[in-house]
Amino acid sequence: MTKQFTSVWTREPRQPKTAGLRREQIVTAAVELLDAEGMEALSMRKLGAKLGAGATSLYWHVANKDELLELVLDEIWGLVDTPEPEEASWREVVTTFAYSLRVTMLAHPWVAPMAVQMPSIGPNSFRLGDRLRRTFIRAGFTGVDNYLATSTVMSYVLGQVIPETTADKIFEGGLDPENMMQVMDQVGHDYPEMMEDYRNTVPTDATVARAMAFDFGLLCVMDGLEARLRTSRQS
Amino acid sequence: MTKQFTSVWTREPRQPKTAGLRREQIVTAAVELLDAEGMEALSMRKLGAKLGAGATSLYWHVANKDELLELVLDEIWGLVDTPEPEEASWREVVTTFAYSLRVTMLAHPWVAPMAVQMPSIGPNSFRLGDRLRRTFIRAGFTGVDNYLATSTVMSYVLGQVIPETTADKIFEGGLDPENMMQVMDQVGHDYPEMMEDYRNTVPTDATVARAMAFDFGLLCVMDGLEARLRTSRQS
DNA sequence: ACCTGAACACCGTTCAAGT
DNA sequence: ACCTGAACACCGTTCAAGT
Repeated sequence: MTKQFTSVWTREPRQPKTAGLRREQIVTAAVELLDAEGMEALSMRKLGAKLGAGATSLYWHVANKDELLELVLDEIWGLVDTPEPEEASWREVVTTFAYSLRVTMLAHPWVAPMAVQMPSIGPNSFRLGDRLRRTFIRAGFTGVDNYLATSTVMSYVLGQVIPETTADKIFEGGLDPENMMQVMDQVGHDYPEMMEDYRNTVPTDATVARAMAFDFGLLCVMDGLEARLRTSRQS
Repeated sequence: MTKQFTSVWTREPRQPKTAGLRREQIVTAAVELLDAEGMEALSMRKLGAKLGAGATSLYWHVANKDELLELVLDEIWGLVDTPEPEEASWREVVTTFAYSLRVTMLAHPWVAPMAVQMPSIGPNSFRLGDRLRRTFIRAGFTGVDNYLATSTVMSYVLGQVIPETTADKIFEGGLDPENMMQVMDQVGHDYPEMMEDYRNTVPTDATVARAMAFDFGLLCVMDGLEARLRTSRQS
């Protein structure tokens, strides 16, 4: 009675070669639609229409909407720039990866929430994961620690970027910052010091502030990893 | 023409005192429904029914579903245990907070994705944010660094826990682990070393492995913060 | 092998009307 | 002040039928 685990990746794509088009077509169209109108706007009907087909045609190529999204997500993992581990020091590889992931997710703001609700077990995701693994092996992380290092970096980047995309979504369409500030004041008036700090630091230049925050935290994480490396070497 | 920013928290609750019930009632019922059946199952109609009311009655107390969710989310922030900064060292406060947030989010698996798509500007969220701020002030983080420290810790925990809840969701209902392993093999067969590592480390005891990963990463983050503290003290 | 349209069982939200 | 029901404009998905 146990459920079977299923995923697009366990199923052969429908027509292996005939014109070689459909699946990629569908995924590309979905990404375009998502970029243009966001997650809430992606419906099977709209996507079908964009492809000049009935909504239900899609169900020939994909079992359901979730599988479509698995495909789309892996497409995005393919955009993240991760150097081959041999090309640079582990700190450089991690830094490049982290920055690239951040840029990619900011460019496709619907990705972060998606990456978080869906298994990432497509080919692009695997290639990336394997590179990070090899990077940390060269750095000296063995056994579980290797896995832990990868997951720490990944967690950090995801955790940092996701709120950024949320904030962008809230502000998109030229939200009046004055109005925003009023709301914040009203809502946070029990914590004047916190509001004061918020006023002084964050909104000077949100883009710069956020890049700085990202940088700061990434340094923390990497310094922390290095500390772990030292203690495990001693023992 | 700029959109206005709105939030439940900018609106007075409907009936300030009369029987003092409704809003809390609605939120409680929503949390129960979410705990029992998950995010996809929460609809205004079902929630209405659970409260013995028409679906549309809810719209008297709440502008729309998103505002309902803002309320629900803040309810959850209220469950996170964060000591007063004076009670302990900053590392202890951060550790308690981080662990408590993790436990809370694992207990309510629908929270993490939600926390990530919605502004958190309710009273409980503010109280928590202010405590972390004061904690880091006592630790010696001044100005922007204080904000950055908070955001680093927060990012780390969110980023770590979110994939955990995703994994739980996938496995819930007693998914056959054998079947899962087969899928992984099939899907990752281009990366035998990675699969090997995965086999050796992760599934021995998933619960323990994940707790370890969390701990490992949290130490990284805190060690990293401490390093930042030292360099800023020197300059 | 691939696509279609009709149909089913849902959604969130609005609004006039009730008490 | 609060709640209702009908109605609108959507969803994802199934399935028999077409080519």
